Amino acid sequence: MPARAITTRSASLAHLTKGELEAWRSYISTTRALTTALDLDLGEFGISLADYELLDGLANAPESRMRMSELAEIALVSRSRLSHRMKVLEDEGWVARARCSEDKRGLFAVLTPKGKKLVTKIAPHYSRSIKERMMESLSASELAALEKIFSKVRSGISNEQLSLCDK
Amino acid sequence: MPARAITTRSASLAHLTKGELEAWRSYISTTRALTTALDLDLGEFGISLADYELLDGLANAPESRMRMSELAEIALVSRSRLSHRMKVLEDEGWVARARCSEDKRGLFAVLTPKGKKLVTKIAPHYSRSIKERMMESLSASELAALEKIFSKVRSGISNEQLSLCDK
DNA sequence: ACCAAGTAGTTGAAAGTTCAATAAGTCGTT
DNA sequence: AACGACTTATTGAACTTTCAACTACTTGGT
Repeated sequence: MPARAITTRSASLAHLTKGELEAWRSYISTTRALTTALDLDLGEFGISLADYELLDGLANAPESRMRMSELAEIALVSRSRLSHRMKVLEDEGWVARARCSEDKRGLFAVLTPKGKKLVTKIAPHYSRSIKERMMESLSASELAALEKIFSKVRSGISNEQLSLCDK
Repeated sequence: MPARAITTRSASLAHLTKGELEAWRSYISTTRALTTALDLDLGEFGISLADYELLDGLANAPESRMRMSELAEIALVSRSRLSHRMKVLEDEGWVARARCSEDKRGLFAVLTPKGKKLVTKIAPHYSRSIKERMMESLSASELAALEKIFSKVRSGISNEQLSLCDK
C-alpha cells in the first residue's frame, strides 16, 4: 500500500489535504447559511443585506455622504452595480445623488433624513443578528483567531489582485 | 467619563464589541475577495464557480448521478435555481437529466462523459486555487481553528433554520 | 379505492447583476 | 491651448437569481 495516497481522498480535489477540504467545506457552507439568515433577518424591515450595507456604509461616513466610487470600494461592489442600486434606493427616498464641485465628473451619494431614520431603526437588529448568529457561538480566543485568519488570507489575496471587476 | 461607552464605537453597530466588528469586517471582505478570485481563476476554463460546484458535486456522487433535490441541497442552491442552471449546463453538454423509476416525479442529474472530462481537467486547478489563495496563508492550528469556528457557527444557525428559501 | 395533503421539479416574469460601450471631465505633456 | 490617456459614473443588453404559481406524482388516512 503506497504511503503517499493517505492524505488525499477525493480524486477531484487532489491537492487539498483532508483537513483542508473539511475546513473549506465548513467555511463555505456556513458562510452561505449565514448570509441567507442575515438576509432573512433584514427582510423583515423590507431591505436586503446588500442594500443595507450600502446605507450603513454611508451612515458611517462623515456627513453621511461619500463619493460613488468610494462607496463602491468600501461596500465591495462594482461601480455599475452601485449605480443601478442607487437608482432603486433613490426611488425609495433613502439616498440622493449630489454633484461634486471639486470634480465635475463625480457625484456624492448622500443619505437622506428618511434613510438615516431607517438605518437608525435597523442597525441594532443588524448587529444583533451578527452577534446571535455568529459571535455568540465563539469563545474570545476563537474570535481573535477568526480575525487573524481572515486578515492573513486577505493579504495573501491582495498581493495578486482584489478589484471588484466590472472591467 | 462613563465606563460603559468604551467597548462600542460605531453608533450603527451598537451591540457588537470593537473586536467583533473587526472580525466581522475582516471575514466579510476577505470572503468576497476570495470568491471573486476563485471565480476569476475558473473563468479561464469558461465556467463560473457556482456552476463548477454543481459539476463537482455530481462528480463526487456514486455513478456521477444524484437526484435534483439532493444536488440542490449539497450545493446549497434553491431548486428553481438548479433547474435553470441545469438547462444551461445541459446545453453545454456537461449534464443530462434522467427519469427516476422509483419516483416518477423525480429526476436524476447525471454528469455526461464530456462533463466528467471537464471536471477531471479543472479539479486540480480548483484545488490549487483554494490552496494558494486560502490554505497556504494558514498554519496548521489556524486551519484547525477555521474548521472548528465554522462548524460551531453552523450549528448555531441550523438550530433556527437553514433551508435555501425559494418558497 | 379515494381524497387531501405533501413532495419533486419546472416555469415565466420580475428583480438583480455583469459586461461592454459611452459621455463627460481631469491631468500632464507638448 | 490642444492633445492623448486616464478616471468618474451611467447606460442598456445579456445573463442570473428569486419568487410565486403550476403540473405531476406520492403518501397516508378513511
